[in-house]
Amino acid sequence: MSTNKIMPDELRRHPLFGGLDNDQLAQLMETARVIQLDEGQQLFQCQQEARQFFMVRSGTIRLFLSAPDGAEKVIHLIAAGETFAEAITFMEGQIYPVNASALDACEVLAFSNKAYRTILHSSTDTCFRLMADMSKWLKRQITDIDALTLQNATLRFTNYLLHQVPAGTEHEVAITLGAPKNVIASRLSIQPESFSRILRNLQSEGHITVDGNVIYIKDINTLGQ
Amino acid sequence: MSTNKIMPDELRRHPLFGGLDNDQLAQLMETARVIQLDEGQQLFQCQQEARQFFMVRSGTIRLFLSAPDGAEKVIHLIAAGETFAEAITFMEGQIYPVNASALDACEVLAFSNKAYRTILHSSTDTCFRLMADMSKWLKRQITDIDALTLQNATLRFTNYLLHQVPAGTEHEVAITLGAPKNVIASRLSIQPESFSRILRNLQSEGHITVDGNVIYIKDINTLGQ
DNA sequence: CACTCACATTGACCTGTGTTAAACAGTATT
DNA sequence: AATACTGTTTAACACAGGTCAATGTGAGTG
Repeated sequence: MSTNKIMPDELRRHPLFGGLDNDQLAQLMETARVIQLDEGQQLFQCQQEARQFFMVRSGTIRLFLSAPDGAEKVIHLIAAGETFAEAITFMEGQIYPVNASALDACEVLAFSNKAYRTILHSSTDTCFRLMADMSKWLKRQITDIDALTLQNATLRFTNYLLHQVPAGTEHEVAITLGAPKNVIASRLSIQPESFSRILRNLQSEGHITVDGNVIYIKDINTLGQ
Repeated sequence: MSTNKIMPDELRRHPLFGGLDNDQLAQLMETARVIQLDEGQQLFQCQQEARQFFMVRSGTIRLFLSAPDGAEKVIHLIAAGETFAEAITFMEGQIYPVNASALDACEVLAFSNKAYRTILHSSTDTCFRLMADMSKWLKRQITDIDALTLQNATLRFTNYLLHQVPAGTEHEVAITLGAPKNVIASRLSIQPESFSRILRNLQSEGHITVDGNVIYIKDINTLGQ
């Protein structure tokens, strides 16, 4: 499963590369490399020069901001199959605006921004794919700002949960948290202690049952009030 | 100054249109129209189908989110010369993710998304311009999330102030708020009452002087601690 | 099988900001 | 000039959620 060789089909599955012809793909793969990360290992730091963007092959990448006092805030968790930092080439200064580290052991593919830009220059289709991708990030962040400013901690969590529910679910469903609770808490801008209390309250109100990192939702239609 | 005729140069000044040739520009202007908005008038609503994007010719546009309980949160204030909603065409569903209304009497240019997309199809240069633009929005929103989660209300305000300071300023400077205080407060996710207290505190600590909507900063180097 | 270590939970307490209510100021309206 | 309105300020109070401290718990290690 885990290899240093990158397979064309592995990339083609992702929208950003779905429109590439064989030549373009070969061109991109030439500059790409596989990076193995241990749990906790840093991939890049905020303010660092951005020459590459990434795709997670396995494991989970944690994108986070840090404050001068050492506080950290997880802004996104990137799962296997997803890309990240693909928009940074177009930012002024081409500097990563966040930190990235491995939540667990990860295998990550790194692509040269320059190589991808060359492809973009010759393929409006790929431009459109990247723009669709960027707009998805924009939308997600608007959703986050909405949550942070117009919702309380409990609502942020229930919305987060409901977001994980597979389409077609009628009433009850089990959701496995994809990261330790303190990481989910940070993702939702909640302290671990408060997160624990929210879990307890929702449980005592009969909305959910918690078993380790598995949350059983009693009824998705009544969870968010 | 204010006319229903759109001048080519007026558009060319903006990065999104800076690379267009005469034909492309003519093509776009054909589908464009001038919209006059009274103070407070709504331009579009969240969830509404997005067929157009906009450029502010005069006045200020307020982009905001609203909660079911009626609460509102200003996420951006768009000044004359700036465009907005240009990224929505690429979003799933092509739905505005926020509300837009006129903060004061506004003149706004509306462009057809379809027409602009046609241009994008034939111009990678313009694609690159739009991607640069979108990455700017992404960066701004990361900055906002950072502020909301890792900074307190006072720090959010002082950073906001310092952001308005023209480059090259040494120590003191006067900043005129571009909107009523309660709007600035909402932009910073602060209640008007809290905003007022913050102003009073910074004043009593000798950092600023407030005169209506003008803030005199004593020393930009010591304002944010 | 102790021992550790990282994470989770609980309880007691604290505080930044929200909330409520009222007074105030400036501007527009009659 | 009186009135109404809209935005701002002040003060008293309330509370969501942060902080601190202690205990619990399970997985990993020698």
